[in-house]
Amino acid sequence: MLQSKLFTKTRREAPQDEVSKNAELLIRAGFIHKDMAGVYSYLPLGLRVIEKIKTIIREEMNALGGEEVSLAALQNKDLWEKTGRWDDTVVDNWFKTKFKSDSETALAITHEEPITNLMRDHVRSFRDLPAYVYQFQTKFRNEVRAKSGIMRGREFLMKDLYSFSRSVEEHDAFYEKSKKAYLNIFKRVGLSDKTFITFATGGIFSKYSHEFQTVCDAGEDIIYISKEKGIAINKEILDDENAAKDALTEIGVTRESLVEAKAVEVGNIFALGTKFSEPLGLTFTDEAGDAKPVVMGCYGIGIPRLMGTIVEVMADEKGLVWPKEVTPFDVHVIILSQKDPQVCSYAEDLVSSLERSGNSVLVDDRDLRPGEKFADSDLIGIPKRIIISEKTLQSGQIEVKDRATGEVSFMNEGQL
RNA sequence: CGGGGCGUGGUGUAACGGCUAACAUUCCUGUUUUGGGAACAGGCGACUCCGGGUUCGAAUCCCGGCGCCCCGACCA
Repeated sequence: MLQSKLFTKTRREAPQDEVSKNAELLIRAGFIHKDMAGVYSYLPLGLRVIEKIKTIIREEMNALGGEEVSLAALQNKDLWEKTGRWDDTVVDNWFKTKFKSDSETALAITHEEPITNLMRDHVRSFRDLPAYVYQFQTKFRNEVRAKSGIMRGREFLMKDLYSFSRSVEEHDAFYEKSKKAYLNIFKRVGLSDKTFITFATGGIFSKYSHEFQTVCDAGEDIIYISKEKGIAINKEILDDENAAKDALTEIGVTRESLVEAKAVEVGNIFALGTKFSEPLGLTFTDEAGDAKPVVMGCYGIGIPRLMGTIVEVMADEKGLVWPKEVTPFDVHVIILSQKDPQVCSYAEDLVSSLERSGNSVLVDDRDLRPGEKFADSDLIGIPKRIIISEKTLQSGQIEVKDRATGEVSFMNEGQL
């Protein structure tokens, strides 16, 4: 992609109404646009990152046996009344609205009710289970206060998977598998050394839920990490004396050995039991011919929040720094003497050869001074930068600079 | 929802109740320049968030609204 064709511009300064590092940098670099508090639009560069993240998650969900769907955003009130969650005193962050007929609807805050209802059409027998269904869908939450840039929006894309199992045992086995898949995801997006499985409060059907918390100053949660076990406990558990005792025993650590840290909840998995299947009537017939409620679980990842966390953790004073798995482009080729036809044709050849070998390339072909191009390149944060000028052309070497480390190396095309 | 801060060209800032709302940057024209946001010259761009009020006179003071940020509470 030619940078001269990219409609987005970089800017030197962040708007004064953004304080969070992720939003400041993403806006300055032209990845996102803010529409309202907690509402952001994604521009070409930002969308590419979102799509990369989705691809990683999709691969991991498919590997778990997940089947992708896309559920509606508009919600059927009747369904939510059956579970009691339509009531504003139960769930206070709905965006409710009405049809022309004056009957009520709302934008989905989550999708347990509609997915459970949907599965009733398809699950009859024990032979139909287990089933694992997921989607990437926008959630709408009327938060009293949006904050932290893209990390806590009122409208945000979420990957939510729902598991449908025949028994608690079958559910538990999948739940454990999902933990591994989640850890894989966070490893692949470059956050593994800072992300911990964290014990959090559960619900009626389980003692704990599990969060995936990434250590980061921009986080809203406080977690206590056991370095030797590689596991953390959310402060909300430790605040309750009995729960704290249980959790510490279960993990096998002492309170004193834990290290406090601020962290971002980048993922959450939750046993739902029959909380939704019972009121909504999702049952199956088992081997003995008896009707039983399906045992469910849900597994969420907020995509923009994950993207924001990557920015917060990796960025430096010069700008964004993308891990190679989520970068909008693999290589940033910067042409310095863009008026020199020899340099240009050399660049063209190099770019097409890079693309042929599977790299996505952003080419800075703009007629600007070098300093400005370097500054923009630092801001955008593509991991590898190749500089092409008369100088490199003469030397016959390709100059590659690593965005994260700043290391410069020279190589020939074969090595590249 | 409680508390605090703020709203001025696209962006970042300035302006005692008083001249044509200033400066930087972006953008446009031209000359020049090309390995870390160059220089010079010229130019475009604002109903100072909205609505009232006080005043001879309001970006500035007062009232109301809307919006934004931060702290807290909240966050299946």
